[in-house]
Order: sequence, then structure tokens, then C-alpha cells
Amino acid sequence: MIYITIKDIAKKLNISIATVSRAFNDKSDIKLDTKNLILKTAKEMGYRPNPIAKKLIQKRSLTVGIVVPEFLNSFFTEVIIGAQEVLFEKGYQVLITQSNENFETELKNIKALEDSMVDGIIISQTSETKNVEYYQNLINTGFPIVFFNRVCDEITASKILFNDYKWAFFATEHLINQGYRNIYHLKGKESLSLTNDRMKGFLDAHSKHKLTVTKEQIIPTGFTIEDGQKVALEIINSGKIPDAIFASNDPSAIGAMQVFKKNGFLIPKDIAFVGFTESKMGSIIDPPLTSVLQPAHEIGREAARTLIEQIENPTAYTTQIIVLNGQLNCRESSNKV
Amino acid sequence: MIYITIKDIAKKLNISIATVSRAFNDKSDIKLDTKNLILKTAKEMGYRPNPIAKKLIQKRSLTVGIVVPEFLNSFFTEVIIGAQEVLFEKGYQVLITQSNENFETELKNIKALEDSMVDGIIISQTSETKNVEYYQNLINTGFPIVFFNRVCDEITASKILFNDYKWAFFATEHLINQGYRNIYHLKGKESLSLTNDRMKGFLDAHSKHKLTVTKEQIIPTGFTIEDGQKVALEIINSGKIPDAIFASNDPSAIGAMQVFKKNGFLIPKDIAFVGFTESKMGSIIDPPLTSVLQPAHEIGREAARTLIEQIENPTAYTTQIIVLNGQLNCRESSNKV
DNA sequence: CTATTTTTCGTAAACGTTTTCGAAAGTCAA
DNA sequence: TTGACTTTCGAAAACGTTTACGAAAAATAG
Repeated sequence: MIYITIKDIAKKLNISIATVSRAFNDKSDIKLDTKNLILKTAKEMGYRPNPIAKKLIQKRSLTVGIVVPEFLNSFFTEVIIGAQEVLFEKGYQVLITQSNENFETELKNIKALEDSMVDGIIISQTSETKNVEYYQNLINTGFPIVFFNRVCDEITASKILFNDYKWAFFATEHLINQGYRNIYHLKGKESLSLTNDRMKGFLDAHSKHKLTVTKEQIIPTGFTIEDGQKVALEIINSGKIPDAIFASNDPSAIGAMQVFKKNGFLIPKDIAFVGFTESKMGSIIDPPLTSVLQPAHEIGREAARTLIEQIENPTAYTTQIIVLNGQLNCRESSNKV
Repeated sequence: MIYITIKDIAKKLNISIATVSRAFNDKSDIKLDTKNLILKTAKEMGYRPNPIAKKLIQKRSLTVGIVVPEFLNSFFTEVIIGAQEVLFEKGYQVLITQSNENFETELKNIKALEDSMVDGIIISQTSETKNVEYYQNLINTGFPIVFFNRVCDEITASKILFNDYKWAFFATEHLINQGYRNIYHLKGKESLSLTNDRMKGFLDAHSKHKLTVTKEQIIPTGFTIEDGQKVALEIINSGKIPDAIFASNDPSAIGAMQVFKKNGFLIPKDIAFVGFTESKMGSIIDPPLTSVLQPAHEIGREAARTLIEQIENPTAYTTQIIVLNGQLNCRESSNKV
């Protein structure tokens, strides 16, 4: 690969490289004629500016990194698509990494992105993330970071959030309104604040309707289909069967639902299900799964917007907490007849 | 953000920057003592090498780009995960872009990646891709590219393929063996070679069993759930109902299946379904969808391996066509009882 | 026509590395 | 002690840009 540089153009036109550079950067101190000449011959020669050199001198990479815990579920990929839209529009490159729900990998990703000199990072943490120190240090140096979805309360930074409490409350209340009285909650990993928020919503909905919740009704679970299956088996084996399950995400709800179905339970007659974070799978499974729709696309766009603001205005910037709205998609899985 | 450079280290230790550089690059011409001293003080000072400067001088970015048509379906994300594994291991950064099944966007992505000076590209084209010129030019300049899954026959380059013909043949034969005799094929977009390969497999399986195929049995379709739903409606409205459908991917099979179910057809009793490219959704839908499993993960790894080979050995390299093996996951949707 | 301002351009330094070349210092044998 | 190697290091150029500074040229004012 042979690259044409501004030197080549300068030599050919017998002018200085400074002038050539000016032609490409919309500088005022260049005659229109020469500018056009340069642009024309540059095109003829097949010149393409070297972004690496530009980055080196401008100390900006025009690249931002995105870190997600996984991308097999469509939630994160939709967020990414949304973020990419606004980032591309503003001329930013996007580096995507996934942590495989593993904190070590997450840190590696962050460091790799730092090494790539990204101008900022959009991140949703793994469910294993505990060590907050690294992030806080990074943030303290002024490095632009925006968190979304999976965040730690202890970190002070801009966050794009969903009102997990409110929607968990609504989802639970929906079940209560349908007449369900013995509802179990599959809550996620302890380290995430969304876990507690959703649980609190679950609890408060019960309080509001003067229903008590016992310890057994709340079961720590992971976020995968397999986790849901495992928990469902345990419940069935215990012999105490709830009449409804509110899971803190769709995959675990689906996993549990599969196992109950396989064991002869009718849904929603014997046991109802509500998930969280609307997934394509949820609308396809039989019966279709009631779930809280998170505005994934909008979350991505908002995160990107916030990050760009922080990058391009580092001094005036103050951390923002943005809470987006959702929707409860009621479907058959929770429809008491 | 204040960066420590090798200059700072050199100044502090009263040595030259050349020596500092040598310490970090495992060069032989440096005393072990000084090397250790440099490494130690560098660490103390919080030095991190500037990858941009390194790229500029080394004319290599140690970054490769991945372009996929979409990533809402798990196939492509799994390929990406596989590719990332081997690329990260070899020290490469990965830039992921998605084209939204749009050829314009695909070209934009390619150009953005070129501008980022990636060392090579792994790509699966959109179903709209027709203009082959751009790629052929790029390849002719010696730029390393590896294609996978969605490829054009006219382009000569390294490709990681799946034997679409063979597995479409097996899938069809499976239906025939189950006793189905009036099988429709939802084929994909014309521009992709996999479309024709899968159709040929479909046809040849019929020939082998001395069954004729009429024109009506082959229906051009898109790759989404919605496309499948649309086609299913058309079939139902036409009044001529096949006893089985072999779709050229899972989403279109699932979409069609949903519509048939909703219209009172029993699956697989009234109509059987077979998909292609095993998806998570396929195993979750009721009844579970028979589908051809593509080794997505392995495809990614193989593509990465091939690309790295080409990047690191540009002269000796010859284009490779690698064909990977699959598996037919027989499930209830095609199980004639 | 001179003086002043404005426009246009070239020189050179800078960004943070790697690397070539040559020189200084150390080692070893005779 | 001398010469020949070997080891270790520094000076400086290079990668492809941008940009501050100043000078030349052109335009304008008086």
C-alpha cells in the first residue's frame, strides 16, 4: 500500500505543505484559487489524509469506546445501534467491546480502549463488577465516561438510567391487579443497583396493596436462560409453587417458563410470568411474555449525546443523571382469565 | 489529562529517549540494569505508551475492522465474539460496524474503517450488496480482506464459508424422509450466493428422491421475521397450503410459523418448518424449530486467523477458501408423528 | 506615490514514538 | 599494553500532520 501525503502534493504544485494542509482544513488564510487547485490535484493523486498523524497532533482520536457486558441479547445491541447513530453523525468512530459478563475482561476492555486513546467511553458494567476504584480514579482524571443500565451507586458520573423502581412497581402491581397473590421475584446480582431498585419496586407494590412478602419469595438469580431454568427446577423441587413469577430480566423469565411448561404447568393458568427489558424472544415464546419495555435505542442515543457534550466541553461539563421512560407490554403470560 | 511521555522519563533519569524506547521494546542493545531502572521509574511515573505515535511510525494500526449486515440476530454477534477472541489474543484491536442491511451504509463503514487505517477487514455483506467494483479495487491494492457467510461469487478473496448447498440438501432430505411431499422454500435475496446454494440443495434433494418441484414452491423472501410473516399470509390467502416449509434462515421461518399458528394450523401436523442458521429464538419458540446449526463462533475464529495470516505475511499470502461443517438440529417443528 | 492594512503563503517546530548510525565504554586475548 | 570485538548508549531523522510566527505580496487609504 503506497500512501500519498501532503508532501507529495506540495512537491507537485511547488508549494509548502502548510498551504496544502490549510486547503483541507477550511482555514481562512488561503486564496480560493489555490485551495481549489490543491483539492483538485489531491483528488487526482488519490490523496487521503492520514488520521493517525492528525490524531497525534490534535491529541484527540475522534473515537469513543462502548463496553457492554454481552451482546447476545438484543437490548445491548440496540443501545449500540442508537449510540452509533449519533456518534457517526458527529464524526466519531466507535469501538465496541464486550466483557462476556466477566469483570476481568471488562477491565481489559477499558484498558484496551484507553490504549486506543478513545476520547470517551460509554459503559454498562458486568454483573460481576465490584471494584469501583479503577473507575473512580479514571473519572477523577477528567476522562469522559457515561454509564448506562448497569451502574454502581458509588460511582459519581453521568448516567443514563431507566426508572427500574417505578417499572418494577408497575409490573408487580399488574400481577396483583390480575389477582395473583403469591408472587416470586427472581432478582439479579447483588452488585447492581438495578437489582435493588427492581426489588424495591416489587416490595412496595406489595405494601401498597397491603400484601406481605416473605423471604422465600425473593430468589437471587443470574441473568441467563440457564439461570432461570436452574431456579425453576429448585422451586418445583421445593414443592411450594407460586402463582406468578416476576423476573428481573427476560432470559431468566424465559428459562424458568420453559421448565415450568415442561413440567406440565399451564401458563398463565397455573403460574404467570412477567419479565423485564423486552426482548425479541419474549414476544416469540408461547405464550408471549409480558415485559417492561426499555427504550434501548433512545438510551444509546442519549448516552452518546451526553458523552459528546462532555468530550467537547470538558470544563463547563457537570455530571448528568438522565432517567428515561418505559412501557409495560402486557401479554398472555400474565393474563389471568 | 496529562500524559507522561518517554521524554519525561529520559529527562528524569538523564538518559536519551532512544534508550527509554529500547527498554520498552525488548531490544537487545540495552543493559539489563538500565532497562529495569527505566521500567521501574516509568511505572512510578504512571507512563503509558502512546499508541497513536507508535502507529504513525510503524505504519500499522494493529486494528482490524469487522463489518456485519446487522447484529440483532445472534449469528453475527457470535461470529464477532469468535473473531475477537483470536484478534485480542494477537494484540489486535477490533472495530465493529454494522450496515443495517443497507449497501450505502456498508460502503460508508468500509471507508470509515479505511480512514481509521485498519490493517484489514472481516466482512459479511448486506443482502443489498451488488456493486462489486469497490471491493475488487480494494483487494487489488493488496488490502487484506476476509469475507464470510454472505459473499459474492464474483469477488476473488479469502472466504470463510459454510457448505450451504450440502446442509440445505440435508435439511430438505430430512423433510422428505419424514414423509413431507409438498415442501415450499423461502429463499433469500438473489444477490447472495448462499441463496442460490441453499436453493440448489433444496432442488437436488428433491431430484434425488425423484420428486418434481414447481415454480410456486420457491418463494423469494427477505431475512426478517416480518418478511416471513408477510409470505405466510400470502400463502394462506392463496389457498394452496404446503405441508412443509424450508426457510433459508430462522427469522423468516419463525415469522411464517407464527402466522400459520395464529391461523389455526397445527405444527408440525398441518405444516412442518425447518430453518437455517440456528438461532436462540428457534429453540424457544413452540414447537422448537428444526434448523441447520452454523458454527458461528468457529467462523469468526477462522476468519480472524486467516486475516491475521494475510496481514502479517502480505507477500507469501494466497487467497483461501475455507469451508466449515455444520449440523442439523432436528426438533419438533419437523417431526411427523 | 507612499503608508498602512489585509491577504496569502512559507519556515519551522511540534505531537510521541522507533530506528539507523556511529561513538564511547567495556571485555578479552595476546 | 595494544588491538579487536562486543556491549551499551546518544544524536538525529523519520512518520504525516497542524499551527504559530513572520515575511512577502496585494489591496486599500491618504
